[in-house]
Amino acid sequence: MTAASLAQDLSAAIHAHRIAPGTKLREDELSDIYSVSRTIVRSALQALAHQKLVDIQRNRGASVASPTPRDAHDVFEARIMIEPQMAQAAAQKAMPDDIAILRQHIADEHAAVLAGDRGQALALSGQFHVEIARMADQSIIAEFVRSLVERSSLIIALYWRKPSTLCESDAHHALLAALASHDGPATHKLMTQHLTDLHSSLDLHMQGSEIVNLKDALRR
Amino acid sequence: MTAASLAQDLSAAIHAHRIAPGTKLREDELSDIYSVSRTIVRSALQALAHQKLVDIQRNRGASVASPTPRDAHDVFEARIMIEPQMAQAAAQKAMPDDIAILRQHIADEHAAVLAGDRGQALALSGQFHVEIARMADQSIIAEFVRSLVERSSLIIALYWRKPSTLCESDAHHALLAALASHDGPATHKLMTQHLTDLHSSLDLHMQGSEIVNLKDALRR
DNA sequence: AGGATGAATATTGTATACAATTAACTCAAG
DNA sequence: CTTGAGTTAATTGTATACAATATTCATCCT
Repeated sequence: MTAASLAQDLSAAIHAHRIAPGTKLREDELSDIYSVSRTIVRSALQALAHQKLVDIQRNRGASVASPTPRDAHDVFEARIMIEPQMAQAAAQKAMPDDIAILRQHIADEHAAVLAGDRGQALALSGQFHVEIARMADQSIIAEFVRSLVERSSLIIALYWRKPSTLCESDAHHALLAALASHDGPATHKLMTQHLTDLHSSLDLHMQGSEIVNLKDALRR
Repeated sequence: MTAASLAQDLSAAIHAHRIAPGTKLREDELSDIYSVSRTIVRSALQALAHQKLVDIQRNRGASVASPTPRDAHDVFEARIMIEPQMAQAAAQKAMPDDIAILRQHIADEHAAVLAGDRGQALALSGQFHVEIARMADQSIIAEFVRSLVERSSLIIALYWRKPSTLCESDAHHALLAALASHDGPATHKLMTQHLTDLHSSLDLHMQGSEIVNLKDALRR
């Protein structure tokens, strides 16, 4: 188990909401669970801190990031500023293969929802957005979008109003259609609307996340 | 000397072009120079790697990042995609204080050029762009722009065609005027032009950076 | 001479010991 | 009871020792 794979594992657990925002991540606890030295654990935690997935406070340790309402606002504001433009560019460059990939994403997402795998559905839903940025052939911005999507996942874990409903499928279908027909302006508009909807369906007042037992949430 | 301040110090040295892209950064050499343990050095290097200022290859150590022509293209492509939009938003929100800050930036930059402090001039020129993103009240994107500007500094160090001329002052003046008069579309256009000019005045073919002695380039 | 081989050296990767700091607890005073 | 100081335990920060890997250099064979 290397530092990178540990970070990957923790990241997956955070995104799947197996460990709640705010959960303390003590170094020797993690080093016990994964049977590595604290050196490795620290390295992984620092990497996750750079991705804003965990908070590190000097002499006070690490915990799963717990975005404030302000953070949530800022992240979605940024996405609304960037992603419609990327979607518009993607519509112009879209190749048949790209469309096929997106279609597959939607199908997988649908399957995950049916299987009741909320975490997987959310991950795929996010990847849909990253894939669009990649289609626009903007590798650096695509990476930035990926980081925003990751942070959004945490935010949704905290502030999503209706945990049951998964209402975005329609929006993704509409985006796919606009992309396939190379309609840049329509794609731009749809993406703006989609992100605005997402943002406005957050309840930035709710709080309170239960802290779970790490050994249970993480494998072994 | 903490890890953060070491990273800051190295970052400044890189941006001031006191250590050239490609220069090897051996851990015990740095730990000697700064009189800290390798633990601290490693932490600082990892932080800089996240900022893409240094390259780390497993078992092969760290070196100052040496962006490829492809990297240079991607970075400026990203800036051209983002910054005009930010500038347009900034033009709408610009407050008198903001304008004053930008005016000061330009003055300082001019002074640095006259003083022959090329590194300082470049830094201030970059801050001008970051400040605009901040004016648009987009903290997250402002941070992203900051990272792009930092990478641009490295790229300019490698690929800038005419090391003597400092031709951007005019562009910044024009941008300032457009911002002050709240002319969004004009600001957007000027920023696009400015970045396009910058990009096209790079010579992506030149290579070859001399490796310098670290102890000389870094203090003590 | 040119290239392969393998020791010797240099450099990075990881674990662990110890120091510094923070959090938890005890117990007495009000 | 509650509050606070002082002590103990838990946790993170840093240095260092050792292991693993890469690089260098001398040597040998063709």
